[in-house]
Amino acid sequence: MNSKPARVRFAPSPTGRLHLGGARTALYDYLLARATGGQFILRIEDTDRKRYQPEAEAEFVRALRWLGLEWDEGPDIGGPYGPYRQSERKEIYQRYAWELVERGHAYPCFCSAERLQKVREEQKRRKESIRYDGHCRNIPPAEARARVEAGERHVIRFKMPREGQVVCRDALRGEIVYDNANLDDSILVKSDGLALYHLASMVDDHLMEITHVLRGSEWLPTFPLHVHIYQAFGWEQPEWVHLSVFLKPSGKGKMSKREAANLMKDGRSIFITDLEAMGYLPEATINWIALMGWSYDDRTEFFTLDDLVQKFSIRKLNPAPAAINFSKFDHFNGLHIRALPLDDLMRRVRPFFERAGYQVDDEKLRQIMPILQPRLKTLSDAPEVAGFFFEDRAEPDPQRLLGKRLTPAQALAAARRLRAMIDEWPDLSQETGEAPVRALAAEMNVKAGDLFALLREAVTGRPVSPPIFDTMVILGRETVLQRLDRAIEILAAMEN
RNA sequence: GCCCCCAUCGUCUAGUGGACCAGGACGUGGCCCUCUCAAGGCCAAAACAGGGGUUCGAACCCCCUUGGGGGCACCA
Repeated sequence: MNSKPARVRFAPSPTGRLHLGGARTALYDYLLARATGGQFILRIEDTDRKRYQPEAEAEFVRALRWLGLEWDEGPDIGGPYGPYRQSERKEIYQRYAWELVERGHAYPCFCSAERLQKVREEQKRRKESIRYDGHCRNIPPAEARARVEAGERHVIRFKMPREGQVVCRDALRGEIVYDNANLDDSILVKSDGLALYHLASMVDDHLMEITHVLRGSEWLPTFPLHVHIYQAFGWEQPEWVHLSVFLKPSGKGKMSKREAANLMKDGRSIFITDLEAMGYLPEATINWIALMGWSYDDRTEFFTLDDLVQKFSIRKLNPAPAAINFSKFDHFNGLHIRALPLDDLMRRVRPFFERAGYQVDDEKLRQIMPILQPRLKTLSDAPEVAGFFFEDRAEPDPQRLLGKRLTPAQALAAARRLRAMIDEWPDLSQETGEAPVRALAAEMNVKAGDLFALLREAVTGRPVSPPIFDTMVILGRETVLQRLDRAIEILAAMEN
């Protein structure tokens, strides 16, 4: 809407699950693509065989779909720039790596892992910066070529200039200048022939005509390498956008595996595919993560995905790290639950009743919705708030039937009177019921609050519930009377 | 050790030299509504890390310090 169509990619590595940070990157990718009428692309960066997890790709797909972030090109649906899995693009990277070698920007390196390890240890001991020592950097090209052709095990390294500076432009930070002398001759292609991120991602972004690269700020240290690679090829760079990392809720330290495990113990999760079962809405998740590192103005906070497409702008991104705030997530979830049409809420909340073991009656469920909606922080709260509607009987607690200050005798008398009254009422609504209950309280010289407590406990078996008249209307007179009879039994037993 | 990034209430943030004795939201406390619990409404406490500059004027620009974060793999 504001600029040329953007081609933006979300490129996860299938080594784990989609978490909040990744989801936010994917969201911003999606928003940028949609806002400009461009394409949102899913690419799988599976160049690391050792850490590869076969289930991970499907897990990412599921998580992204749940969030509602549909892509235009990807491994599952194909597209004009495929394949979209890096493991299927091995030959492409080989070709580009050798092009770099021929242009003098890269070289084969034959150092063993053992030698490298030793070099590093020595550097560490001498408190020098840890870097490749350039052992193979000046092997004559013809000789290097011959050794490669002879089948000698090798990697390909970038030949970083030893002097000068690189100017790297980040959309949020402006120009960042790095001294080449501090940069390393990083490996581009491993000895197994597969490219590393540094090469694969640059080549793919170029070939796929990616216009904006959104990635975590942990890539800032290798940013200059990537710019060098682009320049070595003579390619036009995309717009680089380095997003801040998410910090632990305490604000002390980055989100980590360890911290994620800790959060689980508190019933919280940073993994997208856990959120549904925990009763969170994708709408709320989107709204929440969108606002961690981005803002629209000084007051608007409620956004749907479509709103965000309309309002998103890279310019409003914030480079500072953000601590995850779960109580705000709960707040947004409540807002989005309350924004749901009732039949939609009904559809979504039903599985939570079923999972809690309730036989769900459709008509009753429908009637419950208006009183359930404002009482839900998460969908999983539903059984606790309204499960009693589906219970065959309520089992009142004898003490609680007495409210704050009723004697057993008073409570028994009151219960009998209430039962008789309710039996006579034309309906169980607040309009017909409230005045008589209050009148009874006055007549018996007890607090109306205690009578309501008695009624609530008898009818629902719980000390808290939705408004009692609304509750009774849904339960129906027959059920209410049965439950009152049971309460009367209990109170009569207390008397003796 | 070296390199890089960041810095406004506890947290997420608005703010791009005068409209700011700094606005919103979550959370917290209080009040209202009220049959309990929510929802809703109102109110309150709560921040420009410190020090130097630049300027008539600085939360906003520059420098230093401090603090926080990230990175230094044949991981991404």
